[in-house]
Amino acid sequence: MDYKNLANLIFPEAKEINYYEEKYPERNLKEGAIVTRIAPSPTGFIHIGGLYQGLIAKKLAKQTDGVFFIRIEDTDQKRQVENGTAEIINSLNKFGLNPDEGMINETESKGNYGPYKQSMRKEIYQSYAKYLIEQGKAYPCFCSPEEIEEIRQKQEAAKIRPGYYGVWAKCRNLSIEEMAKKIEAGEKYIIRFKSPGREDRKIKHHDLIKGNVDFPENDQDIVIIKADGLPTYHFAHAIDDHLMRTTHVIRGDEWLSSVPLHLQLFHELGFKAPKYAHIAPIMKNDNGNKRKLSKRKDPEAAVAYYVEMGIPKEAVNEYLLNIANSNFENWRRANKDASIDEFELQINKMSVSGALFDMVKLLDVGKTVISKFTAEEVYNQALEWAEIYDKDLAEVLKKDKEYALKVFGIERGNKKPRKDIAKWSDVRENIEYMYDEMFNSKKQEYNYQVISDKESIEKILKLYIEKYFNEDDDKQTWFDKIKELAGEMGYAKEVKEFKANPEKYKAHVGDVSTVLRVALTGRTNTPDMYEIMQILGKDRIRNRFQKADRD
RNA sequence: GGCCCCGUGGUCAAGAGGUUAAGACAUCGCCCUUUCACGGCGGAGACAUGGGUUCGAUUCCCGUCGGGGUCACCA
Repeated sequence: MDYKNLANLIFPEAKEINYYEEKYPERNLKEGAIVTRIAPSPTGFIHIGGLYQGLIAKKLAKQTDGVFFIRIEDTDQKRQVENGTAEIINSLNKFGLNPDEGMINETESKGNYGPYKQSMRKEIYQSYAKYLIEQGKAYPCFCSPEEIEEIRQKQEAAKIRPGYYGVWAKCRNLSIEEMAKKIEAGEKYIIRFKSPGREDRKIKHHDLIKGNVDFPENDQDIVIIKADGLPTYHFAHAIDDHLMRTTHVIRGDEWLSSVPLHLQLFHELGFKAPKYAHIAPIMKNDNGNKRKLSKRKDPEAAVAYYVEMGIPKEAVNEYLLNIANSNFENWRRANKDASIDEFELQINKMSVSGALFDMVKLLDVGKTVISKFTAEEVYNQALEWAEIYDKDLAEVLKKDKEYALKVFGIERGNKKPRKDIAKWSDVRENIEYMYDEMFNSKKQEYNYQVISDKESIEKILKLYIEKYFNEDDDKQTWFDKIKELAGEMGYAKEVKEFKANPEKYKAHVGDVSTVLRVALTGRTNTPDMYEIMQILGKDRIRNRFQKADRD
């Protein structure tokens, strides 16, 4: 009995690894092209950190004319969620992270290096596991979970390093005959990697982000094939990224400490190891302590949250890029209208430690991004959002697109566009006074500020609509008339004059404007009132004035 | 606890053995202005700490403290 017999006993059906090596040849890409991937587990929704990692991976691939693909890591059957794969792909697509290869829905994929779902690659992993067994680099382990637990407790009690290694690795020294006998007797087993490492030796690793890091070698005989026949992450990573010809593994830095193991695996398998870039996680301040954004505790960890809030994908991407490379902001200032695709991400400029997530800053980016949209773009995206999250608003927008475009066009497209919409869920609040159905369905607070007596307000509104308002006036004429109105009422026509002689006047033209604004919109802050009045038209202005509370 | 990583304003962060230690968000003030937002100008605000090395250290080294990650038949 030798290793080859043992391997055959365990995996009688497995193909020779040469079959796969030939089936998935080296990619024919131009010099310097990078192959990256995003490899999520289909646990339902995608984490903002996953999006961040995907964005970086995709950018790196795209800026070198490389390949970015998606692989679904579903080797943990217990954590499966129905339609989890499709949901992740949808989320990714919503943020523009469409891969070149990989799963395109729950079951189908595109690309020549598939299958791109690990549960569909079982026989591949088994072939390589068999290959390792044949070489004496892997072995079946018959220890039960209880035995493993027992070992761990002994180690803990003795205050020594826990794990399945060295003298603790009971099954590693079983003879081939003993192993075969147990298998033939039907004993349950899993497959472990026979680590050649020694804890007292160091390995050097150069990480693209973290720089040079030294670790003790791995000496743990980790499991590579679980009881259900599927591989563990570590083994699948080595096999898949080799066979899919990944050149750069971009992943969260929770994997950094597994690098010694992974390098060892690649080496023993006879593979060339990829380059690694370990990204610092996005953190959150929790009562003074930093911690990773958690799916369970933090709603903002799930990308669905941003979709629901209606933060445009451009804003999320820009914010993330900003965390990734802080020179992005400078680039953006110098290239105001450029697509973010033109920004060249430098992996070595990424921060080695995790940034606190800053919602305020994200929203600021959102304001700037939306301020640059055309009215048409605002309309389309706001409507798309409203169709799902604010049906009434969607109805209103759809009823008269031309009108909506006028509303969204107020103070837009000029040098200093307004920045009052940070996310689509702000839209209603920002435009509801332009729509009678929304305006009237809500109790308005009329706060006239300086000029607050009923008679004066009454008089201003009456004079304005009957004597001064003319739909055909240009903006200057329009405003001159408000000044005249102020004069007629005995208020200062110029603010400067008022400030110079505060004792002479009770109020000034600005206060008159405020009265008009409040009566018209129910609020003290609005964009340019001339444009608002132009859009509303005389009848509606009169109507609003009539309905407005005077006190 | 072992191993690994990190420590510049409230946040994200540039940066170098000698600098007035950038910039952005937030904050405060002023200006612009019919309001608000925008924009412009200005203010306040930082090198965790103790030892070395050095003419000089926030920068290099060591310790301390603090933070984070990881130690599964989860990824």
